[in-house]
Amino acid sequence: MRQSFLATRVRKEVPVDEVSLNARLLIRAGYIHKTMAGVYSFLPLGLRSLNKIIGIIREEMEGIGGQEVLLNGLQNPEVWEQSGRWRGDADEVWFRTQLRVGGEVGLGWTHEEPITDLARQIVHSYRDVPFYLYQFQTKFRNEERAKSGILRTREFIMKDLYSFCADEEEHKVFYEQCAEAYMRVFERVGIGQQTYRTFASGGAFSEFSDEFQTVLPAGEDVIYVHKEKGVALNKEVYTDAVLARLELQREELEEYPACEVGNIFTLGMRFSDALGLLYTDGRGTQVPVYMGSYGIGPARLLGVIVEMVGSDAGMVLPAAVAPFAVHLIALGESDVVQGAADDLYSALTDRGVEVLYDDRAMSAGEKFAESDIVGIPRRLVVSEKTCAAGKVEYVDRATGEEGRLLDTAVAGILQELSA
RNA sequence: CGGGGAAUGGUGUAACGGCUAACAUGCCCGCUUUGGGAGCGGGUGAUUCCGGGUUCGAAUCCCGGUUCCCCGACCA
Repeated sequence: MRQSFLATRVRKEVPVDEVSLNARLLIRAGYIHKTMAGVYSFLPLGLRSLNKIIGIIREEMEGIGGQEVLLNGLQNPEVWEQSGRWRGDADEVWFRTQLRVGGEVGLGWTHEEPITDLARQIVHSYRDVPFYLYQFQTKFRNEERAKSGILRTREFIMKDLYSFCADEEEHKVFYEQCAEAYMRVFERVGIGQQTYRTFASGGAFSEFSDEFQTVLPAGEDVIYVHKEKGVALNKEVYTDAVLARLELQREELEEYPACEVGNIFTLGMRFSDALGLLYTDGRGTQVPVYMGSYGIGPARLLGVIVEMVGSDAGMVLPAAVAPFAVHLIALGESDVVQGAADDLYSALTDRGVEVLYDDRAMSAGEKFAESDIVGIPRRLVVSEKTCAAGKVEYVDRATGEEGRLLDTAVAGILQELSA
């Protein structure tokens, strides 16, 4: 992509009332646009990053047997009435609206009910389970207070997976597989080291659940980490009873602020009972399906990554999450420089490398400053100097090394990029 | 939802109840410059959040509303 053609620009300033680092940086870099409080649009660069994250999650979900579906934002109150979650109480998060022909609909904030209803069309016999459905779908939550930039919004895409098993035993196996897949996702997007499987309350579903918490100053949660064991527990369940159950001692734990990047729940028969999702077992009796639900918010994940790798001077995104593999910068407008940069751009894109090519007529200082903010971890610089030497400069921003002069042959450059 | 703060060109700010709402930045044009947000000149850009009221006169004072931000509570 030629940057002269990119539909967004890097900004020097950002509205003063946007305080969270992730939103400030992503707005400056032209990744996102704030539509209203707690509602952000994704622009070309931001969507590319978001799609990288979504791609990684999708691979891991497919890897454990997940099958992708797409449910709806609009919700029929009927199925929610069956589970008792249509008319809530204090923790109401519904956006409700009216159909023109009469009747109420809601905007979905999670999908246990509709997917359980859907599964009734799939499940009849014990031969039909287990299976696992997942989706990337827009959730709407009428949060009382949106905050922390894209970490807590009123509309967001969520990856939600639902497991349908014959019994608790079968469920537990998948539950652990999914927990492992989640850790692989967090490792691949670059936050594995700081992310802990965290024992937590089960909310509306069960007594306990497992969260995945990333240690982060901007996080809203407080967790107690056992570094040796690589586990943690949420402050909300930090009691003697729970500590005894987990065989942990208070003095072994360290307190940290953290952000929840994933959460997995055992639902058991809470929804299959309520909605009549039954199968016939080998003896001919009708049994409720044993369910679980598993969520990750890709946009929140991007926000957490930015919080970790960003500052007011810019960011260096992990390669797996960056919108482009390399930022090619042409310094100067001479025919020699332009020609060499154009050639390099073509050669790399022809080889399938995703290149953001800064071909604009701007000063070197501006280009570097903007590139620092855009956050692509690898940089190629073409200038009078490099052309005179018959080379191109390569910078791996993540290591902080000085730039190295490489031969302009594409093969060598490809090797550096894939290193 | 409780408490606190704010709203003026795209962005950041200024303006005693009184002159054509000012300055910086951005953006556009020209010249110059070109390895870390450079310089000069010219230009563009505002229904001062909305609706009432007070006044000869309102960005400014009063009433109502809306939106935004922060702290707290809440959070599959």
